[in-house]
Amino acid sequence: MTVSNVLNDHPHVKSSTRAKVVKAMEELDYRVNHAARNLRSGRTFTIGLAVAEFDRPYWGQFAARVIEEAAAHNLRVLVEQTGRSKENEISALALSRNRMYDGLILSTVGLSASDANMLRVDYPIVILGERIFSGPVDHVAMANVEGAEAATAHLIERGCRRIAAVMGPMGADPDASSLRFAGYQQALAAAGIDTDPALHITINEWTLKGGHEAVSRLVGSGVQFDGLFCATDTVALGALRALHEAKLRVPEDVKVIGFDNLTEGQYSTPTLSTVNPDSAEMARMAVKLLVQRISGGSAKREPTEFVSSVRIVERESTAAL
Amino acid sequence: MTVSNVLNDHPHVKSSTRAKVVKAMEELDYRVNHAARNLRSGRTFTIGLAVAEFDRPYWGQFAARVIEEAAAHNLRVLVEQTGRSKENEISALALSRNRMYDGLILSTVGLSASDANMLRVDYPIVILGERIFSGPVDHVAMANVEGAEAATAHLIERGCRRIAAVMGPMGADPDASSLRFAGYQQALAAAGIDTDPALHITINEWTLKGGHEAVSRLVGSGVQFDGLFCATDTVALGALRALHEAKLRVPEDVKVIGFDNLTEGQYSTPTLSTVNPDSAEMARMAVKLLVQRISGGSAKREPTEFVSSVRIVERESTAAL
DNA sequence: CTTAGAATATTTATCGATACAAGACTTATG
DNA sequence: CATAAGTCTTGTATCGATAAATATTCTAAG
Repeated sequence: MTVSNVLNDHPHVKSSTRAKVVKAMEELDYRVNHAARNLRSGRTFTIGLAVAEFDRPYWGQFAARVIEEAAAHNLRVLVEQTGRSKENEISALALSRNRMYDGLILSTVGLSASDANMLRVDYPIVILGERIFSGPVDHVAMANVEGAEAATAHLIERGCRRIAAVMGPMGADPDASSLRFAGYQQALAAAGIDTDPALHITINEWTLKGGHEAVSRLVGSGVQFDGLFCATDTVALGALRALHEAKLRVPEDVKVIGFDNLTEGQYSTPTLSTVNPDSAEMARMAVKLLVQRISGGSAKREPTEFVSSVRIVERESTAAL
Repeated sequence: MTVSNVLNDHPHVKSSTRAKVVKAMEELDYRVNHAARNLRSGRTFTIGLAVAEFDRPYWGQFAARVIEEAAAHNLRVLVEQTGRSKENEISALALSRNRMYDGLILSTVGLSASDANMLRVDYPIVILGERIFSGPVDHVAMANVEGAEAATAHLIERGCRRIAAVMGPMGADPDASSLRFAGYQQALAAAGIDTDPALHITINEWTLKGGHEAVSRLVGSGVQFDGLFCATDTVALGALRALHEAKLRVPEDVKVIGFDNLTEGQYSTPTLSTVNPDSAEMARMAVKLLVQRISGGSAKREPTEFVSSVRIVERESTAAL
């Protein structure tokens, strides 16, 4: 017990006793057993982070920030890859219920509004994504509609009139794709430009490959376009490559804008204009909200929704001619 | 106890009993408490992965593969970011000693040969990096020298004679930088080309920014060069941008090759030639070795060193004219 | 109908840290 | 010197799953 008091900086331990304990711990190479501590204290000092795929620059950068923020709160991060399947997202929730971690930051792609009741759980949880769930859950979201609208408006302002949108599949629930697509349409409507379904491209993966293939197909189809709003920077970088292969010049023939403000876009040729959603702030807020829930205890507060601000970053791919 | 038997698929449980238990578990919404299980069983079914930075494409892709492989063995992955500091690498080791996880995959950059005794630990551990430690520890490494030699030889074969090397700082111990640099020099020597110290560039960070700044400086210095061997693909992508800004054409004026075979290099302009170290295989092997150590128990085997094979991937940045 | 032997179920002790409470020791004060 | 109030130390029970041993039920052969 005295050892435990020393370990936990209990106030009433004589310094001579403390010294003796510390000395003995060193001699014996003593290490606390976390399993025992977790069992007794009911806390694990570990939070979960469940995202679809780890090997995407966006999520990698996001995870790095979450790990840093968590470390600042003395929390470790356990990583789950859900691979954008509903089952895995539910299983991440179940793990959390198993008390493997004190709380969970969950990025939802597979779960839909009809699964909202899955989230009615009594342990700390923060959802990354749109506020499609009515449960008493904190959310950290992007201003998808506003960002997409600003991006599209930026293309229009630069003179584009036939702007293609490269988006992911859109479900019945509002997901990032449909919200960004809505922003795109709002901007077109505000400028009085007709939308042309031939310019709406759906890809399955928000990857370099996805962007490349989609734009190659678009070019091959013969449909004319002078602007490209891509779902993410990664998609846009794949698109840039496809345009280069098609001998279309950016920004002279086609202007391109992405979404996410990845570092990669600062060094591509041409450099990539984008929407900066301030994901560092999102990571900080997600951890902060989770920590509040974890330590909050009785002081329950209403579920919060944090929406990160967006800002257009102009680079070469949308430069004025 | 019967519940425990059901949970663990103990062979002698009557199916009617099992059914009753399962029913009761559902009614009560029972969840196992991992802390208790860990305490009693002495296992956590979690492994640690400690790498320098998570928000680098190479490590992000590597981590994703480790997570997948671990999942196949019913293991979860706890991620540590060491930020390439010695203290954090040691602290990752300490956590492992705390039995927070069953084993640890540790990428060393800060630890040097003089710290080898830190690795003389009695729990499962796999080191990513060069075999600079003599302790009884499994290693998973890249064929850095061979890869660098092949890359440089490829540039020579394509006609380059003044090849610059963009490497990281080299310590006294063999690290990735010094090994790749050694390979570079071997290739030059084999071709009878003199080395010119003006062509040896050191950068602090293996990042886009690092590569961009270094090559901008090189171009600004007026030193002539017709080939560029970069420490990593990320560095090379930064270099490509710097060359573009300097109006140097790739591959006409300068040929460029990287190391890692990141997906990004397939979609850059121009696409990037590289050394493929098969890091998927490395991830698979690291988990496999660790699992062997964890479950091996008495059947101790000698420390293994796995060196992944390397293969040159030719793309536009080193295309013959 | 017995009874060996297997199949199934249950009891007990335990992993190691810590909450809680009680005990021991100090010091201050009248 | 007695007592209170504080400071420091230690006993005991407990978190929940499970290893090991023990107890019970079942099956099949004689």
